[in-house]
Amino acid sequence: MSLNPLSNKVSSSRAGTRQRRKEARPQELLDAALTLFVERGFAATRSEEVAARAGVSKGTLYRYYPSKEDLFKAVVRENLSVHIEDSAVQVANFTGSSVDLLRQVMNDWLCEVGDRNLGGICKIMLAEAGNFPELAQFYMTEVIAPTNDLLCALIRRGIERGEFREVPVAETVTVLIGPMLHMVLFEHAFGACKIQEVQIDPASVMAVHLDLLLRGLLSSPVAPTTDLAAPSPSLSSRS
Amino acid sequence: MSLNPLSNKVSSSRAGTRQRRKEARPQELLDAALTLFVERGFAATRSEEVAARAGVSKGTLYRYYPSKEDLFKAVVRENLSVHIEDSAVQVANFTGSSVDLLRQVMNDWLCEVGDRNLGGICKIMLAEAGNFPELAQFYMTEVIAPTNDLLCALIRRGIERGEFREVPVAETVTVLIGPMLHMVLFEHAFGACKIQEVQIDPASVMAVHLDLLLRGLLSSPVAPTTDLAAPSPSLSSRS
Amino acid sequence: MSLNPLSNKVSSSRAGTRQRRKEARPQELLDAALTLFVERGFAATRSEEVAARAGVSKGTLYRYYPSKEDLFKAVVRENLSVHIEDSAVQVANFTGSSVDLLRQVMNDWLCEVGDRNLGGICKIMLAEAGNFPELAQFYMTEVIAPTNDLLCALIRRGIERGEFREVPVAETVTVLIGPMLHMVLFEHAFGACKIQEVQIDPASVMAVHLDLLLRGLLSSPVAPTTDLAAPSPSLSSRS
Amino acid sequence: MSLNPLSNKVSSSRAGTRQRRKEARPQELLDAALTLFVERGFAATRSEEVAARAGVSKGTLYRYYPSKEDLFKAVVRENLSVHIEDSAVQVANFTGSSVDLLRQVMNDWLCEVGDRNLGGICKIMLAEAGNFPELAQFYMTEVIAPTNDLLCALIRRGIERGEFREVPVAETVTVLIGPMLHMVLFEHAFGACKIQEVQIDPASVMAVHLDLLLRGLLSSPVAPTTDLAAPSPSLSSRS
DNA sequence: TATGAATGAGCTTTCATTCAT
DNA sequence: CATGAATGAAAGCTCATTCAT
Repeated sequence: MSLNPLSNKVSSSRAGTRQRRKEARPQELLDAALTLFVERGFAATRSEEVAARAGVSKGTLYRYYPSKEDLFKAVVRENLSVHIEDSAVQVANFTGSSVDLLRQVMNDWLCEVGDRNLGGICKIMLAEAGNFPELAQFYMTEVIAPTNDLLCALIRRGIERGEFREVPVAETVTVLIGPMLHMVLFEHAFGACKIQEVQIDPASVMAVHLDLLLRGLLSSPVAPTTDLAAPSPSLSSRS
Repeated sequence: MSLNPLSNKVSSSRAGTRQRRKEARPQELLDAALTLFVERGFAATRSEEVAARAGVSKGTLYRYYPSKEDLFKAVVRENLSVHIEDSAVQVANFTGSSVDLLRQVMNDWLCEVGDRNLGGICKIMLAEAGNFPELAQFYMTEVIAPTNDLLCALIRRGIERGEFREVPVAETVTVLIGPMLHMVLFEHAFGACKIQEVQIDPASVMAVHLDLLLRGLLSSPVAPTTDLAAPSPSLSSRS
Repeated sequence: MSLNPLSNKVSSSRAGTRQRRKEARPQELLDAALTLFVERGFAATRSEEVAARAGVSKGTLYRYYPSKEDLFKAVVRENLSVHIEDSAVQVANFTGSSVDLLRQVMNDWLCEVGDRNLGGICKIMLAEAGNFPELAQFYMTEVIAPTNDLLCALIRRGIERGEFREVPVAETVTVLIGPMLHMVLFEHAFGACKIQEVQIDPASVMAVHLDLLLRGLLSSPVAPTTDLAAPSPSLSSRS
Repeated sequence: MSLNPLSNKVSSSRAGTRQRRKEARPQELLDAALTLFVERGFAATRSEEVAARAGVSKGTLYRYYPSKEDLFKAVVRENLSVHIEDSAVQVANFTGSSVDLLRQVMNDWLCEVGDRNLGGICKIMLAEAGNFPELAQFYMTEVIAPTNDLLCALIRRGIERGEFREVPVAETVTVLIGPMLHMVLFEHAFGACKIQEVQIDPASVMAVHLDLLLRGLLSSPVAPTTDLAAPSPSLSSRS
């Protein structure tokens, strides 16, 4: 289930050097690119560095991916699109309870994404979408929309089977994604800043997130507490 | 409540243009910088453009802020630090129910951040923290840690007053922030991509987020009182 | 009458270095560019070399001319467009015989163009028009069409005043230009190849060209030598 | 009479593809090279494209022609040298009037050169001679000098036979070539620019050129129009 | 012999920062 | 103080040529 059994510098076995490399090239380049894009962002990653990390020259990189944008798209397709499709199938075929399904999907996502790299891609896109509209559109179509569809289907399944309350689906999905994103982005952006007071342990956050969420979703035997969500008068009483 | 009473190009009225301008300079530069940083990111914003937008020359900008990083820090201090302190005071002095307080804090955050700009700063930092460690550290100290403290205090208050269950505080705060961040980042990054299936209405997401969260937080002897969180009647009027 | 009283490296006199340079910059850059474009062609001229020859850095060149194409256009405007307009005025105001006018215009052209440089621009355009369509269009509009108009007007004047035979105007102009172009291009392209058998002396070619041309143009009391221009039957009788 | 019975991609018919191709290789490469050189120029033509157009790989091209310059030389030899020799023989053996001979030679040249391609080579050489001195020298020796000799011989023949006036031979040849070159270069360089006012019809220009030229050349029963070619006084009277 | 993967120098253009005026 | 001319290190991308297979 892990995404990255990718060793970092070649690996293979068979025949003569040249041949061996040739076959592995695209994957090696993609790995190098993933690592650097995640680390530095799209704009700040230099093509030459990607090439160097894959152990080839600039020219070779451009033989395989004719522009930095193409390279990025390939990275996204290779690393994200694939898994989204997998998950979609999983959801479609699942036969157990929706709670279990939700748990599983979220866990998988965290594993995959946490596996060193993929979270960084989310970061990149959020960061650079504005400056690279074509990339933004691509990512929207290739990643965001399918993911959203997937989760909406899941929530809807729960509602239809009477396992969840009748919550507004789209909004719930947004809420559901939020904390996952938060963890991942935070780790990628500030993982290096050692301030323990703010350190986060993904696993326990996940647990709390699921706990809170499920309490909210489950056909509530939940307690009343009268006016709970009413716009408190004091709200606007700020200066 | 709005954050930006900042007119965009000058503003005042009184005496000698030169003099007036000189006093207003720093603020005008900060405003220009905020706008551009948010729009393009830190690295992609050119100093010259900031200067031009503020109606001065490059040289002048460098006189006030001796480097782009310094400028950025000033923007953060001026626009974020201030509001965090305000909120901290608010929390400390609040006398009502913790639910109300939470609601208010979150609403305020959304307003401020949504007020056109501040969400963009979160975006920038996530994006560029890796490439500008000093900025990351600064932001961590100046914004993230205080915000975290603030919310932890709030949750703790709820627990201590017996209003919330005994949830793990730090993790809950992470969960609480997630969807807010999600909305804000998403809007900034993909607001331009017109794919309606994925469009989000911040207000309704907020409502659902609060509803789910509060159901999860409230000291549930989990007594099954139906209508629990009905903010608007219509919300729960599904089943 | 000379076009290039341009000394090659600055020259002026007045005030402080920085100031002095600033005013002269555009002209210095244009001179450097003209020289190099003529010598190497458009594509083969490196921006950096232009800058170096003008005694500035790459960046400075781009401050004045935001792209190599812009630089080229400026060179054309500064060096060719100007003279074409002058000549047009000259033709319009001339009061003498059309023969004299023709002689004068051609002589002037040869002087200007021969003055070391301008012929090279013709060469460049012929060479690179195919690869730089925008430049081609620009040159066509800015140089070729006006020149053509100018000469057509001249020939037409001669015909209307009964000085020239009723020759087809456009075609005659093409013929008229041909040898001038030939000399100029040849000098620029093969001037360096020392093969004397093919060496050309512009002045004497000019004389012969004019002699032949005028004999052809003058209202010929010419003996009709029967079939002169008729496609001789023998033409197709090639083996 | 056409120069290019060269089909564009293969052509023949007989036996084993591999074998057949191998024999045809050099010619196919030369054809591809001619087309591309003419279209883009020497420097701007990429070896790979030549190879691709000939249906082989880059490596193969380099096997036949060890450098781009060698390839170019081969193109010139194959396409120009040959025809010049033909014409030389023709001139030497001709028995008719020099006028007819001149007409025929010029017509042939226009046909050959106009036949899609060869004019482009003139263009290339004029354009790139400066940057590729060795090529320039080669072209001078291989094409220009022989052509010049050929035409000088022709003019001299006319004079010796009393058909032409005693014009200066070399200069006359230069004049004679000029308009031909003009047409050809112009077509190649600006054929794409659609500005009709400047459009040229080679055939009619040719006719006018010949008409004017022959009137100039023929032992003039020409009206003595006094001082015709004398430097008109007004000439130097420009400011 | 044919292939095409690999190289790397080289090109245009950008931009934070400096500093003479 | 303010200006904006000048700098020069990068960055993305291209292409002639080589050479292992």
